[in-house]
Parts: sequence; structure tokens; C-alpha cells
Amino acid sequence: MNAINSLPADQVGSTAQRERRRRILAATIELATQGGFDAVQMRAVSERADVALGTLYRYFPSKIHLLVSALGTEFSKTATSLEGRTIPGDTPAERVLNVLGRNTKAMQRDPQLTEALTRAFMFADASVSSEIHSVGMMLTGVLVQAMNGDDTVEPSEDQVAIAKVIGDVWLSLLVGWVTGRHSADDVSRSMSVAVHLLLR
Amino acid sequence: MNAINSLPADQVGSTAQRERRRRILAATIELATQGGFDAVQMRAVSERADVALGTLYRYFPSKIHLLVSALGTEFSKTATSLEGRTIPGDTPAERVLNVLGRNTKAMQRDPQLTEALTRAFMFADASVSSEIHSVGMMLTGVLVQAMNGDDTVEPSEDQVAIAKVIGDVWLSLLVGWVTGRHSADDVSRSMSVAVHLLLR
DNA sequence: CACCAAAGTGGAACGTGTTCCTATTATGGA
DNA sequence: TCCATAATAGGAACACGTTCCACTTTGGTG
Repeated sequence: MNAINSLPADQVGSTAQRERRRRILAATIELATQGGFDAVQMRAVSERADVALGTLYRYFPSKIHLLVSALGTEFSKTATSLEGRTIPGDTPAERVLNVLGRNTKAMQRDPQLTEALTRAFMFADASVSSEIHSVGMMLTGVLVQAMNGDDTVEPSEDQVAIAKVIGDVWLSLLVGWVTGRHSADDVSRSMSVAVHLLLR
Repeated sequence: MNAINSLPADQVGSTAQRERRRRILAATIELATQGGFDAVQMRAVSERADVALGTLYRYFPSKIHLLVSALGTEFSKTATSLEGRTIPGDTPAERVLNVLGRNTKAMQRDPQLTEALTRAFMFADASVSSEIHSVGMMLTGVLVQAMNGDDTVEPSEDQVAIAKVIGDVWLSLLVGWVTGRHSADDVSRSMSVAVHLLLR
């Protein structure tokens, strides 16, 4: 299964529109990286992206849509960088932990960004379900690829089910980390426990 | 392990203060049940609880604290009702699914309330960690009790670890349901998959 | 009982997400 | 090329979470 690398909106519209969209998402990432969820203020995003506030809302109907879309584009970068690659590790569990560990480390490098994107993802309501769904698919796809070692094999239903459970656990732990309930070590340790339980 | 049945705040303060706190939480639950997260407006809560807005903020420093505390009191009711009881089911997996299924059904009965409480729980930041922690403990406690069949046995470390993973999966699925990504059936099915994988 | 500190009241005020409106600018088809 | 239409700019206005302030009530203490 290949990851869904681009949201539909990446392809549509004129060049100027794609460029505006790109600027908006870049501004979002920058602000989130610096100051987290609270720093991503719609007026600030629109100014930094050099776009009117109304235009920003035409592209992304809410702050949550904006942040979840930003998460989607970040995620698709990860997915793309893994595409066609063989993931190191001798067992499915090792490979999955390798991928998740890499991701977790990246998120620890930009804690504010992680906080912003994670909280948006978790706060999203039903109106954001399509964006959320695409993020979920990418996550599951990456995990299935890791379980198999590469992305050439068609995954079984069971594999997909297990990948979904692992993804769920990872998201919960991420929230725990963002919330300050778990340390980074807690996350790694619990993730290891869960993955070894699920992939034995 | 017995559940933590009451937050500290339940015990402190004068009778009038406990009564105010009770009214506030009751008003919160009522509004959430009717209209979900958005309907729990601080002005509305304060009016319905017959308390000044400033007083409401003295008791609960933010809307998120308020809703997470409400979740805590709801949860502690569940925990209390299970206390000392023997949970039906022949295997740990069956008993855990029994408890979770009962809870899931209750949440489906009041979808708006569930949406409000779940979103608050997930949106909470580090300033709410103590409230969140107490909810997490109750959830883990209930699950451990279910795994053992009753609450008379001291749980092992492994059991606690597994219970935490199960709790994480359940929370993620709940978010998925609230967000409209998963149907109620999806939740039951995935939960069953996860629990059978983890408790085999 | 008189008094003081703490708690509560009522409401104004502020910040930020969101909506709305008008004028201006791009865009694509006849 | 010119026009109709849509998209954008710029900014006012509104809603709700949150803070703050001046005043009143309450509850414990000498």
C-alpha cells in the first residue's frame, strides 16, 4: 500500500492558488514551531502568508482544519521519504519500533510543533473527518509497510487491524506526552511494550 | 486496586462550597448532554448553577478543567458501581470487553455528553495533568479489576502495563467515534481485536 | 457583638476565532 | 479585447473564553 502523498487540494487550482496554499501552510508550521498551538493565530498566519484573513478562511474553514492539513503535509513528507525503502530491523516489531522511534524523536526535536498538531488532531470534530481520515490512512500505511519490511506486499486484513491498534496506542501516548503526563522515555517504553504484545 | 472514587475537592470546603461545586458540575453535565462541547458555555454554566462567572472560574480555572473534572465525577460513579462486584465473563478478555462494552453503550446513549467530555480530555494541556491523571488511574483501575475478575487481588506490573495499553486504544477509538471516523460497530470490533491480541 | 479576611456577585473589558461586507483585482470565455 | 464572474484585500463586527474590578455577603475571631 502506498501512502496517500497529497491531499486533493494540492493538485487543484491555479498556480497562484497552489502557491498561496503553500505559503499558508508554511506560515502555519513556522508559527507552530515557535510557539505551539496558541501561537498559530489566524490573523498572524494570514499576515505571515501575505493573504487576507477572509482568504485564509476560504482555503481552510477553521484553525483546526488548517492545523490538521498541516499535519497531513508533514506526514506525507515522512511517508514519501520511506517510499520504496527497506526498513531496517529483523522482526516486524523491531521495524515498527524503528519507524515510530524515528518519528517520536523528530517530534521531540520540535515539541511546540508537535503540541500544536497533536492537539488539533485530537480536538477536531466531525467536520474535519476527511482530513483526519487521510492522516490516519498514512499512519496505518507506514506501519503496515514497516511490519512487512517494505511496501511491495499486499497487506492482510489482520495486519491492517494490528497496524490500526498500534497507531491508536501511539496517538494516545503522544497526547500523554504533549499533556505532560508521560516523559519521552515513558512513550518509548510503553510503545515497546504494546508493539511486542501486538506483534508476537 | 481500588478506584479513586473522589477527587480531593469533593471533600474540602464548607457545605455551601461543596454544594456550589455540585451545582456547577451538574449544570455542566446537563448542558453537555443537550448540546455537546459548544453548548457548555461558561456564562451558561454559571447562570444555570446560580453562581457568578468569577466564582465559576475560582472553582474551575478553565472550561477544560471544568469538563475534565466532570468526566472524573462521571467516571467515579462507574468505578463505584463496580466496586467489590464480580465482573461476568470466563476469561480476562471477556471481562474487559464486558466492562468496556457497557461503558461504550452508555456513551452512545448520550453522544453529545461523550463528545464534550472526550474532546475536553483530548484537548487538555499540561495545566490539567493532575485531573487527567486521576481519570487515567480510574480507567486503568477498572480495567485491571476486570482482568482479574474482582478487585481483591493485587495486580502485577504486566497487568497494569496491558491495562494502560487497552485504555489508550479505547480512548483513541472513542475519539474516532466522536470524530465520525468510526461507527459504534467499528469501535466494538476494533476493541475486541485489540483486547484479544493483548490478552491471549 | 463588632470586625476583618476570604469568598461571592455583577458586569465591564479584552483577546482571538469566525463571519460578513464592500471595493478591488484576476481570470477565463465570447 | 472586453465583459461577467469569481477570488482577494482590507477591515469591521460578533461570540465566547478569560480576566479584572468595585462592591457585598459570609464566616470565623477577639
